[in-house]
Amino acid sequence: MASVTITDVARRAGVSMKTVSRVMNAEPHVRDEVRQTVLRVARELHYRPKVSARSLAGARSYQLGFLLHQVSPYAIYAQLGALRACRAFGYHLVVESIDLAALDLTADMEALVNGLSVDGLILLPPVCDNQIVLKTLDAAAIPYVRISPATVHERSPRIDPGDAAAACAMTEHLLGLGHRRIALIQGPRNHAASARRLEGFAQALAAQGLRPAVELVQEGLFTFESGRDAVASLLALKHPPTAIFASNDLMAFGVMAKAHELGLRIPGDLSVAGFDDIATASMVWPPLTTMRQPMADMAAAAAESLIATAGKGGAEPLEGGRSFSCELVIRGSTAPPP
Amino acid sequence: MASVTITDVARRAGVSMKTVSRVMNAEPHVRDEVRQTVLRVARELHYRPKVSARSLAGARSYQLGFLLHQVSPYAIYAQLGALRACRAFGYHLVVESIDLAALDLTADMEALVNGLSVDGLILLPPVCDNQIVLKTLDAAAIPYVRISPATVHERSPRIDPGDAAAACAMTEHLLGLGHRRIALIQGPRNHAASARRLEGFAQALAAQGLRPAVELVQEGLFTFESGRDAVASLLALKHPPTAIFASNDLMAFGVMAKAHELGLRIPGDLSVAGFDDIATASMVWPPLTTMRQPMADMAAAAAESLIATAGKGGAEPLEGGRSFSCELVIRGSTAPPP
DNA sequence: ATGAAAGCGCTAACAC
DNA sequence: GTGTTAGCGCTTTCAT
Repeated sequence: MASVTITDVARRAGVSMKTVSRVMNAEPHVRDEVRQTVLRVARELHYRPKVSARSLAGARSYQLGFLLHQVSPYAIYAQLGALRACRAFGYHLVVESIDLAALDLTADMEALVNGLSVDGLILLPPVCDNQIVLKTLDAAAIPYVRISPATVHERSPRIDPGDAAAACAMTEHLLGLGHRRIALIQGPRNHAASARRLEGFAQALAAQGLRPAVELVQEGLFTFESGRDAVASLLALKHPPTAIFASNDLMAFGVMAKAHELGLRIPGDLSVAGFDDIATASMVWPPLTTMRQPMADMAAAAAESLIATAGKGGAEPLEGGRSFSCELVIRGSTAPPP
Repeated sequence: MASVTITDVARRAGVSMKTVSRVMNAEPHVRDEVRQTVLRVARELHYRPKVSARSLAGARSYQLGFLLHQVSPYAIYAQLGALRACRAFGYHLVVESIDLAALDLTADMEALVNGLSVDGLILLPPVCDNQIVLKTLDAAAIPYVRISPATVHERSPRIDPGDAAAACAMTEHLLGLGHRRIALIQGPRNHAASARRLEGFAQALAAQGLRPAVELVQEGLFTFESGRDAVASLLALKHPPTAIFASNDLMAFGVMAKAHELGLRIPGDLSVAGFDDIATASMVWPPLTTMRQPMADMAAAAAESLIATAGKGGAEPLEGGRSFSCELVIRGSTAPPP
């Protein structure tokens, strides 16, 4: 069973190769009747244009790249969304990985870029804020979209989850429950979201005439262990917090584990909130109150944006970006203070 | 910055296109002196062969496909391993998805196969046991490796995690703790691992002169919810089990959540064990005792096997397969019975 | 509105 | 050992 090519479809439909090509690419100048015939024949033959031939002959490759730094729940959902969008537009998703801590990141990036033939790249934090990565991509004129980036960058659109507003909303939830001593475990500095979430946190506090206490704001690394470590020093305080807002779910899990270890009851003795709403957030005990970040949708939007501008030469500046918003998911880990 | 092609290198090195091609593919029949020159020129020009041209002209595409049915922790680790192997051999990983529940799976698969140009496909359960999927792939002569498949299939090698032995080891751990009434929550029927794990479970019991009680063997769906539901009926039994062995971590999480809800203490009142050792297994409370499955390594082996046989025409039967083994990870969720 | 011809950059099958 | 000649399956001109 040799694979079916464009000429097979053309012959069977009684038209030329070019007409089939036009139909497959949704180009104008084809009679509707002919278009329908071609479409029908293509379907009958299970015809799918070959990516390699297309990218060799034309300007676009019908492939999008997804640049992975490390595997996190965060990245998984993003990939899922990107994949969904790709399939919807006949695109393929190529996963690439890069180690930001590599000895010679510049060389690694250049090698990556050289071997790459994609119409665009989807970048997540912290990769999307790495100057070497961006510089290499810019030099190679590879379009990219940055999801939740730290900085403005004229060459690429950004997808924004509305971190500040989300953190503000979560803090308001805690405040509304009656908490006054609320701790925040931030993400690492190289994630832009960290600063923006702190901002939202402070903003909600300010609305109540409060200010974030220095000793109640800890820096974590977005890992389980860092959440566990941060909470230890928080609970050792003279006036420990009655609620802890962790900047991501993994750190919130760390907080809960440590609290359990110390014999504290959640949410009776201590309220815990997370951020992201990863799948396991509803599976731990008690189920975690968190902010659902529309990662899949954001990544899908990123992919769509890339696909839309593919083939247009990439020279012209892309649209400015798009904002999404998070959703507060209240579960069992938050309650009024003791 | 026009991209540099093989002819540019050939001209600059004073040889023919074909010689450059031979050098780039590490083929024999090139004088070492010439080889060095070509290599040097290629490096100077930052030449990297174009994947699309290669796959269009030749037998190999330098791309591997990873067929995803749904996103699960299981799949994530596998993808990570596959990606690692790809990078090591200059390959790219293309993620494809297929919906096994689609109305016309045959048509979907044929369309997928047609548009695909990969040197091989990595298949996970339950996709790797779907007859339509395998038939389509066989018809198209696309090589694939099946990870943890149910059935023997001569056209493809298999990667085996040693399910039976692993389930046996876990059961022995529980038995060693003193448990006698041990329940098993199986995976769904369409996962071959389910049967094999039941086998290992029964085997360990038999060694102690015991037999699995019918009412203590439940069927789950590898989801959190199914674990939670299964445990409810288990605990409603006249003689409830003192330990529950869930066939994957997600179901074990369900068991733990339900137990917490019912006020049972883990592991004091009930021991719980899982299977897979997903990242969150160590983050729940108490940390879950489970079997670490070397998913990433298995997938990497699958990728390597595919890469090794790529270009060899695929017609010849591949090696029989490879076996891995799981590792018992004892954490806080298992203890002697009350 | 449609078609014919000419490549895209590479590898395969043969020369020599 | 090395070069020559054809394509791979499509998109791009440019005709008609």
